[in-house]
Amino acid sequence: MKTTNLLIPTQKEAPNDAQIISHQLMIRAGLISKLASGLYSYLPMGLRVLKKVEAIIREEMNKSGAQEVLMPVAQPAELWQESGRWEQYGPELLRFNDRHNRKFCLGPTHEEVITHLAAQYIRSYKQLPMNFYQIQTKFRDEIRPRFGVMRSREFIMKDAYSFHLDQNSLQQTFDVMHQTYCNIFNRLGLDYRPVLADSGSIGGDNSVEFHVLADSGEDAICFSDRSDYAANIEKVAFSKQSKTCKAKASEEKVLTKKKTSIEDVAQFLNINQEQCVKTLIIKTSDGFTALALRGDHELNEIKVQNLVGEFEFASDDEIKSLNLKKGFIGVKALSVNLIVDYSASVLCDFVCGADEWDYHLTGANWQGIEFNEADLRNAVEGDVSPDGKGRLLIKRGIEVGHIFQLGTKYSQAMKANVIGESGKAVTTTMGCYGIGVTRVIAASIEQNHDDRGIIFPESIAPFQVVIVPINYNKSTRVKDLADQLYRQCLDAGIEVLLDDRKERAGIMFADSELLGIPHRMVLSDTHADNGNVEYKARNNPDKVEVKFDEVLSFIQSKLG
RNA sequence: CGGAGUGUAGCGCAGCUUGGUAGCGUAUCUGGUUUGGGACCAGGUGGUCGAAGGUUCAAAUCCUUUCACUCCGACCA
Repeated sequence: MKTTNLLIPTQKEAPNDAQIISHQLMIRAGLISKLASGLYSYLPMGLRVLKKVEAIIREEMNKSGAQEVLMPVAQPAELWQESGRWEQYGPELLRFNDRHNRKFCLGPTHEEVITHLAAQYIRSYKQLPMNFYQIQTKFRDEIRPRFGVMRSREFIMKDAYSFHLDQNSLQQTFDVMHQTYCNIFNRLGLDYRPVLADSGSIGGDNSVEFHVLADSGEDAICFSDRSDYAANIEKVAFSKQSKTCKAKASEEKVLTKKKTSIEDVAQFLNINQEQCVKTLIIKTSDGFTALALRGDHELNEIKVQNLVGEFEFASDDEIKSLNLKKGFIGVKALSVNLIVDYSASVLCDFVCGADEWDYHLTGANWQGIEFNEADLRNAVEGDVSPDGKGRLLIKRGIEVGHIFQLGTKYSQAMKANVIGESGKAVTTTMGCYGIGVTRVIAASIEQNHDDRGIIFPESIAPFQVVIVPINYNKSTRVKDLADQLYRQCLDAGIEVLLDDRKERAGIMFADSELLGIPHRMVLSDTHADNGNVEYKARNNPDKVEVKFDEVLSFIQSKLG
């Protein structure tokens, strides 16, 4: 294609609401355009990239034996009422009424529709297993859309749903999907890691997230430095430790005036935060509960929720009503249940609040205190890996894929049964596999850019080759050579962009680099004098001169 | 929803405290000079200052209301 036929609105400056590099570059390179919060149009260059990502996903999914379908974005409330999610889902589910005042929603995901389909058409166990996928627009009315297409309200997802007679069959497909996802992310040129994950509200046990490693990632991922163990920080589980210390000190009350944070107290007493215990008060459906953690640890709210159900932090007034002093809460004066984190319960001679304004206890110990133990905290760097091998490192990741085993949650609710071998109805077991297609593009840019712009891997670049003729509109010699090279590339099936604008060289160079096109051919009178064309790869600063006669085979040798 | 902030030309911003002709850079258009790294000169186009109401002879500026957007927390591909 020719640049003058395309809308490529590149910009020098990014709008100041673009926080992360991929968002800035996608706007600056003219890939997307914002319509409203969390809603983006894909402009010609962006759409080309999107279609390439989709094509790779489609090819690999087809290869895995999955079949493509396309389900509606608008879905009737009845289906969601049947699965129970009409009530469960919060305001993230965008609901509306049609002209007959019937209730509908925009699909944030498609479990209901696909399960309904399966219930309708899959009758016999002989038809199983089956794996359906689609590449479709989703709508989630996110509380806080941000980072451009990284977290938008409308986005494109590849979602797949598999149906099985038993867990065994599900596991097989799950493993195939795991491999398929690796194939996809490899072809997309991403540096990623599969990690163990919490399956969240959707349920199920076996759950793996695929994270692209990037500092801007919204998730923290833990790795062992000595084994393959990798998990989302939410999921890293710790087991009970054996106590290695003995209480030696005697308890003492010390004045710690106005030192209400662990950081302040540790500094003031000149001790490590690990030697402190902090106590948090939460409110559950059964009343109040106290949670004790080591000073340097953070509460993992998911673990707490799994333990006690829905909860919230007690307000200042509620803490007061329990006769506790916020900032100086200890473990001795509690009138409520106490749950102590495994790594806090093995401490000896620790520091905690004295349950008295402006005082802490030193040399405190657990003797004589009644409590339960549990795993309550987030992992920190340096923790022993849960598999016992090595220590944990923490990195940031962007979740681009998630595969999990749904079990029978939807198939049961929506009666997706088949007639089994015995002639009796069997509830199918389901798996579910998602890839954030639009997010993949942002993630790729997070990983592949420099100060000049995007560096797309060839597999998803909007064009493979850009031809930059200098003085295209003045020099007939340059124009003829450029047109000839353009023709040759097209005939050879190469995706080529000819920059035929009446622009100065600098502008054309800057734009092609901003867009991240992997291969650049420059034609100019000076090169033409020697019968040469200049080649430069986007990811390599060196320029190479190539004989014009050999240029096509040269380009072909460069293309993957 | 809670907390913080911003709305002035396509984009980036100034002007607002102390009310009085709508401004800068960039982009865009015309003409000319340039031409291998976002050029230069000259001349143009483009804004109901987020919206509504109020105060005032006079409002981008002061007051009230409202909307949108962004940032920090819970959601998630």
